[in-house]
Amino acid sequence: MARVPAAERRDDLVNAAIRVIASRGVDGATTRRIAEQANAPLATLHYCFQTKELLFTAVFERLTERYREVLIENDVHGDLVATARAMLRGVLDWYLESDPEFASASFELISWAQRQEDHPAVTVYNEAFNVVRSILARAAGQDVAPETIDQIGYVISTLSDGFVVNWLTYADRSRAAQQAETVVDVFDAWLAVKLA
Amino acid sequence: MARVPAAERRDDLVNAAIRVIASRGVDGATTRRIAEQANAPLATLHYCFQTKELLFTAVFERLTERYREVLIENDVHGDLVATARAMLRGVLDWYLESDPEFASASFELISWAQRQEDHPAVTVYNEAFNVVRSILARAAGQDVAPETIDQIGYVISTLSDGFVVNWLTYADRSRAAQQAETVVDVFDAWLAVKLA
Amino acid sequence: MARVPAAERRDDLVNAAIRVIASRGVDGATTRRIAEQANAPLATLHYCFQTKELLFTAVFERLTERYREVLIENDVHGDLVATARAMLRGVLDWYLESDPEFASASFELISWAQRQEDHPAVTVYNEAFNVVRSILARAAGQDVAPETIDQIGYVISTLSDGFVVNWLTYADRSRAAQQAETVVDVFDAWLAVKLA
Amino acid sequence: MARVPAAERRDDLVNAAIRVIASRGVDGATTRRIAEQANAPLATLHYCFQTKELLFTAVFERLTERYREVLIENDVHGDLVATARAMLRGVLDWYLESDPEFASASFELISWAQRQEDHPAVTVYNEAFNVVRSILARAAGQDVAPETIDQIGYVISTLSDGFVVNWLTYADRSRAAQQAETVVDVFDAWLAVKLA
DNA sequence: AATGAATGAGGCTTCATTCAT
DNA sequence: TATGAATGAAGCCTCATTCAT
Repeated sequence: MARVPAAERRDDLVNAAIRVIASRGVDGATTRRIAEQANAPLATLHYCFQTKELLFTAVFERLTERYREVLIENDVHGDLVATARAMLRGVLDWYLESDPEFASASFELISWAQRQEDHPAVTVYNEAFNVVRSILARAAGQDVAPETIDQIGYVISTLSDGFVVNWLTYADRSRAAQQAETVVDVFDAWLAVKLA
Repeated sequence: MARVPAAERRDDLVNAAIRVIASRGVDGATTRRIAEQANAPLATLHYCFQTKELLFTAVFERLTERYREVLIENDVHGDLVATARAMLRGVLDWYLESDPEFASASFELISWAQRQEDHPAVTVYNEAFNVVRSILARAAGQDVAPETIDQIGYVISTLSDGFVVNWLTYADRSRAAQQAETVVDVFDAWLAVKLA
Repeated sequence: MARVPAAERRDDLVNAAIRVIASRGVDGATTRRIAEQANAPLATLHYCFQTKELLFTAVFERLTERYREVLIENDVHGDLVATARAMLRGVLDWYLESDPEFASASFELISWAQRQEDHPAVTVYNEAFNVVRSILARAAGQDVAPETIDQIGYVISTLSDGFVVNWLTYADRSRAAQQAETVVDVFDAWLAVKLA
Repeated sequence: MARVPAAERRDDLVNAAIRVIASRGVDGATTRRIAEQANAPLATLHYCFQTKELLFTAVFERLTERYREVLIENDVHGDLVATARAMLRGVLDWYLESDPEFASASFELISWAQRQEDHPAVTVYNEAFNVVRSILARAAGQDVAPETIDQIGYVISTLSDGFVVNWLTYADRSRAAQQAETVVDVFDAWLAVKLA
C-alpha cells in the first residue's frame, strides 16, 4: 500500500467516516471499516487521529461547516421575508439534493455528540443559529425586535428538522419534494401573521 | 433470589432498556448494562428475550403503543381545527412532561430501526399517521378532502418532530415550553390559511 | 405439557439423545435439544438423569447392548470359519441396515467415552470382544489355541471398524454394500491361511 | 512481548489446536484453551485466523498434508505387491510412531469435517485415495485392471482405519505393534488370492 | 413428582488501541 | 513517518445446571 502523507490521509479518513456513518450508523462505523473505506491501514487512523473520538469530532466539524456554507449560500440579501424564506428553502433543497444517508449521518452524529463530555451538539446548533440570526438581522434592519429574529430562526430550524425526520424515515424523494412545498407554505402563513 | 414472574421480568428489562438507550444511546445500550439496570443477571435477559434485537423490538413496540395512546387521549372530539390543534398540543405536552430521555430513546430507536432488515421505523410512522388520520377524518366530516387531512397530519408530525429535536438538544424545559407556544402559533396560522 | 412418568421419560430421552447425537454430533447434542427432541421439558432431563454425563452413559450402554445383540443374533452355531464369517457379515449388514447416522453416533460416543474419567470406551470394546470370543470358542471346540481365537476376534473388529469409517465418510449405501463383499473376501483369505 | 512473525504464530496455533483436540476432543477444543496452549492471547488467535472454523480448516489441511507425505515416503518403487505392502506398513508404523493423540485428533477432525457445510472430510479421503492409486498404478504397470487398484486402495484404508480405532481405544503400543503384524498378514493373504 | 424460571460460567468474536519496527 | 502485528476489554449468546413451586 502506497505511503500517503498524513494531511491527505486525514481528509480521506473524514470522508470515509461520513460514508460509513451514513450507511451503517455511528455504531457500525468501526475504525477498521473507516480505514478500509479510506483505503488506509488501520494504524494510520490512529496515527492521524489519536482517537476515534477525535476523528468523529473532525467529522462533526466538517458537517457543521457545510451547514454554515449552505446557510450563507442561500442568503438572497433581500428583505426579511424573502431572506427567511430563501434560507428555509435552501436548507430543504440541500437535504433533498444530498443523499438521504448524508442527512442520516448528520442526525446520527448529533445524537452521538449529545453524549460526549463537552456537548458539541449544542455548539453546532448555537453556531448555526448565530449564522441564521446575523443573516436575518441584516435583512430586517432596525425595525424588527431581536426576539422576533430569534423566533424566526427557531421556526426555520424546527421546520427543517421536522422535514428531515420524515425524509430520513421514508427516503422517498418525490414525496419529500412535495412536503418541502408544504413546509414552505406553513412558514409563509406564519410569517405573514407574525410580521403583519 | 425471589421468584419473579416472567412477564414482570420482561417489563423490567424493557424499562431498563429504555433508560439505558436514553442515557447512552442505542450503541451504548449493551446487554450487560441493560441487565444491570434491570437488576437482573445477564443470562436472564436472554432467557426473557432470545436476542438483543428482540428486546429492542419490544422496546420499540412499547414506545409505539405509548405514542398511539397519547394521540387518542388528546382527541377532543371537536371540529377539525380544534381537534388538530389539540392533538399537536397533546404531543408537545407529552414530550415536555416525560423525561427528555424518553424522547431521546425514541429517536435513537427510530434510527436503529431504520437499519434493521424489515424497517419497522416506517411501520411506526405509518401506524401513528393512521391514528392521526382517522381522528382528523372523524372531526372533518364529509366536507374535507382526504389530501387535506393527510397534509394536516404531515404538518403535525413535522412540527412535533422538529420541536423534539431542539428539546433533545438543549434539554431546557422552560425554553421548550415557550417554543411549544410558537409551534402551535405556526400551526394555527397555517391551518387558518389552509381551511379558509 | 402432559406429565409423563419418569421411567418412560428416561427411555424417551435416551432415544432422543441418540437421534440428536447422530445428527449433530456429541457436541451439538445439548440438553435443550435432547429434551426438545424427546418432547420433554428441559428440567425433566435433569430430573431423570442427574447429569448430562449420566444420560450419555445410559446412551452408551444402550448402544453397547445393541451391539451385543447383533453379535449374538448372528451366531450361526456352525464351525469356526462359518461362525466367524457370519459374525463379521452380521455386523457389516447391521451397519448397512441402520442409518449411517447411527454408526456415526456410536463412533462419536466412543470418542467421547475415551475422554471420560473411567474410560468406558475400553469397557465396551472388552465386552464386545468377550462376546465374540465366547461365540468363537464354542464354535472352535478344543483344537484351536486361545491366541488364535483372539486374533480372529481382533481381525473381525478391525475389518468392521475400518468398514464403518468409510461408510460414515461417504454415506453411499450401494458403494458400501460392495465394499462389504470385499471385506468378507479379505477375511476369508486370511482365515484360509490362518486355519490351514 | 517479543515480536513473533505471523506465519510462526499461525503454526503455533495449529500445533496447539492439534494438541488440544487430541486431548479434549473437538468440542473441548475451545479458542481459549487453544490460545493458552499456544501461549498466545485469545485475540491473537482471531488475528491469525479470522474464525475458529478457519483455524480448524488449517489444522485439517496440515493433517491431510502429513498423511500424503507418509504415503509418498513409503513408496518403495517395487512391484505391486511390494509397493502395496510397504504403503500399508508405512501408514501403520506412522500411526505407531506418532503420539496416539495425533491419530485421535485426525479422527475427531474427520467427524467434525463431516458436519461442515462443504464436507472436506470426503475431500481428504479422496485426496489420500488418489495418492494411493497413483502409486499403485505406477507399480502395477499395464497388466492390472483399474478396479483392482481401487480395491487394493480400499483394503489398505480399511485395514489402517480399523487398526487405528483399536490403537486409539487401548493406547497400548506393544499390543498395537503386534496387531500391526496381524494386519499385514491379513493384507498379504488377501493380496495373494487377489493377484494369483 | 415434575417443571417453568432462572443463572454462573464460559463459548466465539470484535472492538479501539498500542507496540515494535 | 507510517504501518503490520498484536492485544485487553468488552460485545452477544448458549450451556448445563439448579431453584422454587
